[in-house]
Amino acid sequence: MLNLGAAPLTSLGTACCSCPLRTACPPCGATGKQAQQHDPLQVFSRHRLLAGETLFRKGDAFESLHAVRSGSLKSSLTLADGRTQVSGFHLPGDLVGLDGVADDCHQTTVTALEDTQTCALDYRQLLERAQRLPSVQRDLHQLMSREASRAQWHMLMLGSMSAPERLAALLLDLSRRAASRGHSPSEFNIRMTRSDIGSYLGLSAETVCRMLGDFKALKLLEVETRHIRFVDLAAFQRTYSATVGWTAAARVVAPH
Amino acid sequence: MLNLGAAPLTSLGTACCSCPLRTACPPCGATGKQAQQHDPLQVFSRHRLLAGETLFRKGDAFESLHAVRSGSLKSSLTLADGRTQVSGFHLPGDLVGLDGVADDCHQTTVTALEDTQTCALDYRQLLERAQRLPSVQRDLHQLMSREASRAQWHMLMLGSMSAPERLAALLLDLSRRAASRGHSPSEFNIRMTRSDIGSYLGLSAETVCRMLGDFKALKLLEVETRHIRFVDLAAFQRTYSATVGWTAAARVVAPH
DNA sequence: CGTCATGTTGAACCGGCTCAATTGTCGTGG
DNA sequence: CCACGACAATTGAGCCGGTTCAACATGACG
Repeated sequence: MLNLGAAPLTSLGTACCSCPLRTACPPCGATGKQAQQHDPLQVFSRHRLLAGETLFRKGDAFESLHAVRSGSLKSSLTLADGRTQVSGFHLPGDLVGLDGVADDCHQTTVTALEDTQTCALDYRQLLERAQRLPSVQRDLHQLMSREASRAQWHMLMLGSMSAPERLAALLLDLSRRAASRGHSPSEFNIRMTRSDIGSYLGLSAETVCRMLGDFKALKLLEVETRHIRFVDLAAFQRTYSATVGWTAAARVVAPH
Repeated sequence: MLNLGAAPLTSLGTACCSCPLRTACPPCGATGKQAQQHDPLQVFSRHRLLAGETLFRKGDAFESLHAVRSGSLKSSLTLADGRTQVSGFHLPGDLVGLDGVADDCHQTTVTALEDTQTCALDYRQLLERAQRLPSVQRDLHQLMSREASRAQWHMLMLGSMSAPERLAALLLDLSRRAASRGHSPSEFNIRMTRSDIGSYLGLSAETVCRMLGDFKALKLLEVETRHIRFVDLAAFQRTYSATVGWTAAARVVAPH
């Protein structure tokens, strides 16, 4: 049931107690009111980004994780020859920046899709705390492992699904994430362009347009540029159930 | 320079001191002779698999990591409707099973490609040790993060590269890994079928054949079913430098 | 109210797939 | 040791999903 970035880091604790988004913000955690008060995680800096500005770039030193407070971002990968590909979209409550743990520098570039605010959480402090508190360690591991799961699911999309399936998978993912932030799962606005979506899905922007048009023609979706509405979300989910992602599915499968 | 699975978990320490592969086996670590003797990681079980047998399956409870001692394996992902895709190949010295941390059960199925031996390392013990020893914690994090990096690179392959580029990328990856195990980087045997390769690359087996044929015709490669030889590895690397993976590249790129 | 980026739509093309036939390889049992 | 069967690899022919290129519409914003 957990959303990727929104996996609740209930045990971390921060100085965010007064943050208006604390109920959505993983480090604060809606339910994490334990010992944190006495040992708050220092938030080194908050960032306010305009659309198109970057939070960090590939190659930048890795120093902290970033929690999305408001707005949205995309992260993208770059090939040696400059080709790029969007590897994820990040919404309020998501945590960004875990790439970079491996080599102490970021592998991805993260760009704001609109006006966006984030808090930076110092990674060194986080590690230190994880050393003392097993629950923090566990949460950190979960976060990293979940990141890998998400990447694997994305990989599966790119390798095994048709264009409409990929788009459906993304839309259902966004729907689920909207729901987990307390919004309507059947109606939401997207901030990314068709090109971003195409890049994320391994398709051309034109194909994304056409597929959206097809869904519209099939009366599965109402599409108004950046506004999406599912006519019948349950039916849509049923039709594209095979595309459902990396969340609960794995638990359902019986051992051997 | 590090190889994925072969990232040296130098600080873990195990009961593998007598293992003939200890120099290649991450948990033992060629250089890790510190306190381990007094506090060996218990190896719960070793596995001996025949070709086609599975080490674990999607949905199995996650209890331990597995170090490959000899042989080779593939891991594969499964979509809800049964479609599968190979997500990785594992060679001696690699560590398998880190998927599963997120949900306490495995997301992938790992299958032997030939007669294969592995040791299982209890994850709970590993965590406990990481709690005490920061270096172990760091290694664990690196391992997980590296797994995510690898997945992202794979994703980039599937989303942005042409068929020949994908194949070249895989071959160069195998070459590098062969080298890191002390074998020739320009000549090696592969144990996976064309279908496995195709699945891993998001291509049909036929296309893999044809691309291999093309490389052969271009005198870049000598191919004898499961035996691969680079005619001029350096030239090949140069031609396909853009495909080079998730290893050192990121360090080379200058900040912004 | 003009400008520029984004979105949409059409037409032609093409890379990789599918299907099918053939050959090669290897393990097994006679 | 050889013949057989099963599976893997190869090769050819035709097709198709998605791309590319190009023209046009829309819409946000100074």
